[in-house]
Amino acid sequence: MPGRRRSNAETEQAVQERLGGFELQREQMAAVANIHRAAAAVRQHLENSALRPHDLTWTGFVVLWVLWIWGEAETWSVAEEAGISKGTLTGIARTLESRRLVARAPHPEDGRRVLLSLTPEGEELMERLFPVFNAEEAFVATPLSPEECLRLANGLRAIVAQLEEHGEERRRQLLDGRDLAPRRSGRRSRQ
Amino acid sequence: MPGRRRSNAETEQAVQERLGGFELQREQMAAVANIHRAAAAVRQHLENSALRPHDLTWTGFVVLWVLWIWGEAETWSVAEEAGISKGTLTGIARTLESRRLVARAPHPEDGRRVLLSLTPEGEELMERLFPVFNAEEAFVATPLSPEECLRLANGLRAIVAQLEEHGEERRRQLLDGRDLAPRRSGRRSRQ
DNA sequence: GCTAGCTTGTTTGGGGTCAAACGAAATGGA
DNA sequence: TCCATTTCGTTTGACCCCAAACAAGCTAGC
Repeated sequence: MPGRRRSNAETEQAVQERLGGFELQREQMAAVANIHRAAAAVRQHLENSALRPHDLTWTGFVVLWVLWIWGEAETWSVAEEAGISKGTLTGIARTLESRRLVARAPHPEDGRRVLLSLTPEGEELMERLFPVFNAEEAFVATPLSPEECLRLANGLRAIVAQLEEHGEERRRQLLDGRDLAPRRSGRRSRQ
Repeated sequence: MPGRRRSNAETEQAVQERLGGFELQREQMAAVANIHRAAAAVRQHLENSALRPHDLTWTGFVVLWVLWIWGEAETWSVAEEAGISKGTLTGIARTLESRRLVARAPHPEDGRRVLLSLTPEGEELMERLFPVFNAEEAFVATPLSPEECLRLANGLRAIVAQLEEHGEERRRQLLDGRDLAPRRSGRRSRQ
């Protein structure tokens, strides 16, 4: 085994040898595998090009983006739109607040809720940063025509929709009645 | 603003209002955004369906997969194939080794290198787990035909290739000469 | 031989991630 | 008017993740 990167063809060959005896959904496997390769590569590039000079992480940028588009919003809604858990958002919002990009305000009617919004500095940052970010999005998609980009986006949307509509039911059917060990992580009960 | 999930149409509307004044690459933006939505949703589903009963994380499974396909391999190569950094692999391999799924062996000729391989238990686990994992991959891709899956995979491969071929050069051009603050994270020099 | 430079896996520090536990606040029924 | 239940955001614990620093080991050039 030579000390170099393996080619796609070599990987396909090795997979074929190992999986020859299995019945497998090859095309679906390729789709899922490449979604993750692409997501990691794109995120890596955007963090190290557009975001790095502003010392923003991917997630931090996404949260700023959501607030930029929607204006003031409740935290649960921001977490939902940003695709992170509410617990994660607490930390991200704390960081962005400490950098004066995001402001936190109590809900006028409900003492439990918190409203987030961009500060003027946050707005200004997004106005300067967004064009740069979008240019890098265009760069990563260079090999695809606009039509191909839309086709790609629609295929991915279909997968997301499938999981939103049927994912929970599927997991319930698969795991119901199993002796599921509790998740290793997570806060422990005090008892 | 009602207390419910926002629809795609509402998001499009809000983006249009906010970005009306910007020249933007809309199709590429949609492609990139959906890559990440889909990646997160798929990973979430697979972790909570196929992997959860075996108490495996996504990354742990990917490392087992690489070793299953390739057999014994050096750590740098496993990290490369799994799409994680060598530092991350150290921790994952340690965890998998403690669970007796992976074995670590010194390289016969080079004292710096380490060879990883599956233990018999690891092999057995993969033989049982892979069909389940693949079935869930097929489930998430249900709305797409096999041909559409391949088209999707090819589009994503093109993006990965674009970044592999031109990403570094692009980042160099963008950031060269900038007063880049050093990354906030990372080990500090002892001095 | 020696040693300067390179390569390899590990350590470290800062941060991201989830789900469960939790406290505070709102709600609803008796 | 209670008070049990629900619903918020936050805290916690275990883990993931990267890049820079590091130590151990290899290799070239002298």
